[in-house]
Amino acid sequence: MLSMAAAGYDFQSVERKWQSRWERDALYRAPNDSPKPKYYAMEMWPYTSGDLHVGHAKNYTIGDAVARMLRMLGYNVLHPIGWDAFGLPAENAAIERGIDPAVWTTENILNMRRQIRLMGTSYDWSREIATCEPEYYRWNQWLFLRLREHGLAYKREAPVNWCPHDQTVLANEQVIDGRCWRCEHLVERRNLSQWFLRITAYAERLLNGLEKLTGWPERTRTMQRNWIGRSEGARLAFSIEGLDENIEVFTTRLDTLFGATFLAVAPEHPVVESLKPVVSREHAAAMDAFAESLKSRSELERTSLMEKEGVFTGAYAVNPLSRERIPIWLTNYVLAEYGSGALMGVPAHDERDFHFATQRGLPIVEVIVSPNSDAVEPLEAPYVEDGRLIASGDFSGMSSERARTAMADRVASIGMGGRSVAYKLRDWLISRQRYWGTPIPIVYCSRCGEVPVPDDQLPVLLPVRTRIDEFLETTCPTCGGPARRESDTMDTFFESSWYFLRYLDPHNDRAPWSVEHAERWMNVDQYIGGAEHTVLHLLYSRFFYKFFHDRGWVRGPNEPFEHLFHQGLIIRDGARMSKSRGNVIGIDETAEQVGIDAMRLFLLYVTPPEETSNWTDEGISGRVRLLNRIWRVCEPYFGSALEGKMPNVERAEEKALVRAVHVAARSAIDETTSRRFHYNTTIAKLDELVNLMTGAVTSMPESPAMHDAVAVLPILIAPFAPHIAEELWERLGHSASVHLEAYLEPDERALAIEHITLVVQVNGRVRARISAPAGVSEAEALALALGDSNVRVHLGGKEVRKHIYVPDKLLNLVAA
RNA sequence: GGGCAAGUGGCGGAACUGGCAGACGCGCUGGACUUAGAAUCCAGUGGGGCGACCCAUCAGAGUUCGAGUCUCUGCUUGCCCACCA
Repeated sequence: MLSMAAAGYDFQSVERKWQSRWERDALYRAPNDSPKPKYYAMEMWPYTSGDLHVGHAKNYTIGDAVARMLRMLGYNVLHPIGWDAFGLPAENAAIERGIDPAVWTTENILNMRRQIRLMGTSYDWSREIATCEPEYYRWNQWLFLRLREHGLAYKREAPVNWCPHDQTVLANEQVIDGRCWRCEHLVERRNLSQWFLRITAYAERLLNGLEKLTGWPERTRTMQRNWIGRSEGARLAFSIEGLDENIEVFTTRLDTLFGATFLAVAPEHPVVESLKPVVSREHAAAMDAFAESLKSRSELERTSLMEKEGVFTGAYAVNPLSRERIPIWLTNYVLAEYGSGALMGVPAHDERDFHFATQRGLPIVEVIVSPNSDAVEPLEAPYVEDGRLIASGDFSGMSSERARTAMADRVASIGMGGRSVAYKLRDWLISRQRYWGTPIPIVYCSRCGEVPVPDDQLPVLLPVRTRIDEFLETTCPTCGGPARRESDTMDTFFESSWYFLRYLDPHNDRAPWSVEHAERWMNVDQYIGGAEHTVLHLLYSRFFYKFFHDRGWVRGPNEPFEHLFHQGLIIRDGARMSKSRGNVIGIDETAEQVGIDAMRLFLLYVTPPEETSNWTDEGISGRVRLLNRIWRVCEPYFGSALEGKMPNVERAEEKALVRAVHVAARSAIDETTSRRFHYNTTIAKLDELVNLMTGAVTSMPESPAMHDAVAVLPILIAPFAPHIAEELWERLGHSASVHLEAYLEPDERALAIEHITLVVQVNGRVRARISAPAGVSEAEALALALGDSNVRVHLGGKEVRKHIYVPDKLLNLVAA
């Protein structure tokens, strides 16, 4: 990396000086009582992994620029930071080093706090929180108990995702392509008794709530919608021959019911146990063998990679409407956890059933035909579209759509089912078989069973690692007898699902937060973070917030994040940064070599913030140059107490300079209020302004236009390069912080242009550029154009049949 | 396989609702200042043509007085979801 020691500007000492002064003065503290309108600006908090890199820096630089802009635009800005400190990476790292995770995490927090300050960020440090502190996780436990009281936290045995490497279970959302989201090992299925949160109870509301989230990226909303995966259809029961029991199936294509030629059941389905005694020994053995063969397969093999397999159970079911007798199969392609864990196989009208039936020689019965044809031809592929029913009893001739309604009514009338909705969303598994996390506040007593730890005994403190056995042995809070503590800890996503509320009231020891503070500050006006949390964190937080809203702990809107912004990744010289590549850019080296202001400007300037940015040393040096130019252009005016007010100037050169000042201000404000945050264009305007000032400092150093530009330049750059802005401000004779100033309000007179360049086209091709006064009338423009010799040449004496006039821009003459 | 997003100079990008394509920066070229370099400043920089002009926003078609922008088809890249009945 280049070392850029500038002649006059010593960024290292300037940056250090202002960081410590801002800290000393608590400059960015957000008072709870302020006459200004509130603005809650938040970035996703960092995981305490040890060191910040420029990926973090991009996130926090964007957020900080936004927070600083809004402060200067007159808002009481709450801009907090904290630490996501529990979890597996910390535990693993500590084990590797042979130290306590608490020690390791504390060291990381110290280091990362230093680095975040080093980035010149404007956080309110009085609100700092960390999840591994008892003051925080106490409320985690408290919230868990409230969820449990309302039936939203429960323990059950279920097939769950087990990561053999991390030695813990994972939530559905944490399994990516059948692999652990952290270590990428293949995930296995295990039957374990685990704690779940009943997020499915909120499925419909989480889905509907997305409609109102117009301040979120459409992509993110779509992904959540797909994750929740709502399907409308019907449930219906097939009776089992020789058993007083039914198998329920879910279908979105009830209209194809008469084409059902088999039932497909998940091998984990409870009906399997009922079937085994009533079928032949061979069939029962085959079922066992099949279930056993699947158990050893990973989730990945079980789903995407594996061929369709199955065994006949030997039993038959009866179609509730056609009364037809169809075989019951166990298959690997039916998911136990979706719908009812069983489906009706309709090979003629479903791709998957078709494949399975073809392999197994099961009959294929066509009951839907294309509305335009009556032909029933031998099927080579299933017809999966809606159509018209045939061979379906009374329902023959109906459209698919009508038949679905009519058949659902019929099924309901005979008490065998009815309309229903299914979701892909599963309950959220929060138990983790790991040490470094919030202890689940439950005690198991042989006499009283599962007993919640009473509120007044919270927090259940995380034991020292060597004392876990003592920790587990306890007494029952109800009967006082011997009891055992829950040994699992919570998924760290639990903690991060409500941290934005704790920032509002971080020292409250009577409640996780007070309703008054929530009412004052919520919602989060702008949330900024990576797109990798599209489903996980952002869905969980919405779920928690709706629960809090139902309890009355938060009021107003029942969505926590009003506007959401995902910043893009950052790569270096075209490649992903990673420790193994050795191309990670650290904060400390950047601060030392080029300075933080240069880094911040670079991150905002290279790309629009939502795009992937490519870090190059050449790119950085361009921003270093800009800072040096800014310094040099202001240097002659140090100590001269210039006044920043709209100057009244006449010369075109002066007007251009004044205009450039206001164009930059306009851009900064527009990018903020529109929430596009394309500060790359704002900084380009600042480049243009500084270019003009570089000329003016020699050509017209005493012009009021130049005086004004120098006077307001620190204000213009303050949100983006806060250190140099502060230093210039001080040297220009101010004693208070530039960050307490109001941003420059763009002046319409300064922005107005007196002379425009009128583009004259003949038949859509540019033939002349004519200088004209702004606001030139259509008639005048036409006269000017027709007077132009080149225009006349291209008209070639032909008649102007019509013309299009775009005021102050363009005149197109159409001639033939 | 399905869904979404995006393709503009050597590079990052600009061009808000269709109206001068390439702002700004990087890189490169030339010059000034220097013993020399660094730094800085000035000028130039999409392609072709001596020129007026012509050609250029992934490819092809369309709508329009006018298309990077709108519509259709295809190609490429990226991201997400992938047996959800």
